[in-house]
Amino acid sequence: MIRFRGTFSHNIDSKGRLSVPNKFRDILRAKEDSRLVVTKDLYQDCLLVFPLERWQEAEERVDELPTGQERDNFVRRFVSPAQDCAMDKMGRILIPATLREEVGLGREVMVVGALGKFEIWDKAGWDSYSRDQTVLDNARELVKSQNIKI
Amino acid sequence: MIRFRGTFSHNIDSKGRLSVPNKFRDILRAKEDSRLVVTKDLYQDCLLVFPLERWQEAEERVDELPTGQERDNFVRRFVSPAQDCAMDKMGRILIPATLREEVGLGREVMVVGALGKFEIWDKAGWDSYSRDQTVLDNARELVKSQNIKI
DNA sequence: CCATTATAGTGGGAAAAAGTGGATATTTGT
DNA sequence: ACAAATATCCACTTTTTCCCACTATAATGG
Repeated sequence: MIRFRGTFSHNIDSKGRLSVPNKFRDILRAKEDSRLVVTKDLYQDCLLVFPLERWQEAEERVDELPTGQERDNFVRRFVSPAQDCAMDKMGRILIPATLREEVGLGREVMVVGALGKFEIWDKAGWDSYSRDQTVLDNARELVKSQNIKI
Repeated sequence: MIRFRGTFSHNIDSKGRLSVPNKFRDILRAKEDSRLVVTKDLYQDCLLVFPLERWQEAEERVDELPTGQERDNFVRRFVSPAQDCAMDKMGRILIPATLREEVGLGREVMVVGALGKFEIWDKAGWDSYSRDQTVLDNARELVKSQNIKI
C-alpha cells in the first residue's frame, strides 16, 4: 500500500522544476511506475500529486457519477486541470506554469505527504494553514468522534 | 504486546539525534523491526514515536475516514508531519528539524513511555506539565469515573 | 564498600547522498 | 528553419549517514 507521509521544505527553480523528496521517490520506484498526475485541491490553495495508477482509479469513480451540471462542474474543477508529470532523471517534476500560478506557488514550497497522494503548498500558505486554530480543533474533534487510537 | 514505560532524561545533540532509551530498544529489537514513525501530538507540544507496525494500523483507520475537509485537516495535522526514522547502529534516531522546531525541543528532553508509543518532550515543557494541577485533577477524575482498579 | 569492568549515552569527523542551480542539447510547434 | 519549451547533463552545496572515540553511569566482584 502506498502511503506518503512527512513534510519537506523544497524550492521550485526558475524553470518550474521541483525535486520530489527522496522518501517519496523510493515509494514510487518500488512500484515500477513513477508517472504522476498533478491537479488542484478542491478546498485549499495547493496542488495534489497522485501516482498515475491511483489517479486513474479516482477518475473511474468520477466517470460513474450521474449525468448533470453538478457532475460537469466537478469534472471541470478537478479533472480538467490535471496534468501528467514525468520525473526527470534527477527525480524532479516540472510543475506547469498555469497550475503554479493558480494556487500561488512561489519559490519556497512545502511538499506534504497525505496517504495515497502528496501535496504541494506555497510555504507561506502552509505556515498560515498550520497555525490555523480551526484546523487543529477539527482534527481533535475527529479523533474523539471516531475514537481513533493513537 | 508492546508496552513502553518509564521516563528518561536524554540530550538531543547538535545534529538533532536522540538516543532511544535502552529499555525501549530492547522492546523494539525483540520484534525484529525497529523502524519508527515520529509525529506531533494533537494536544501537547510533544512528539509521538510509534513502532512502524502500530503506526500503520492507525494510518489504516485514518484512511477509512469519509472524504471531506475534516478528513483533510486531520490528515495534514497528524499524518503529514509524520516521518520515518530508522535507528542508526548506535540506537539513535534523527529527529527532523521541522518537528523539533514546531514543538520547541531544546537540547534537554524527556523520553516518556506511553503504552503502545513513547513521547519526546522538551525538559522544561515536561516539568511544567508535571506540575500542572489541572492535569492531576483530570487524572484523578478519570480514575474515579471509569472506576479504574489501581 | 570501594575498585574494576561493562554498558549506555554523547560528541564529532569523514564519507555518502540528496537537493539545487545553471549550461548544453533535444524536441516541439509554428 | 527558427524560437520557445523541455529534457539531459554536470557541478556545487547542504544534509544525512556511518564510523570511531570518549565520558558517565550502572553492574560486578573482591
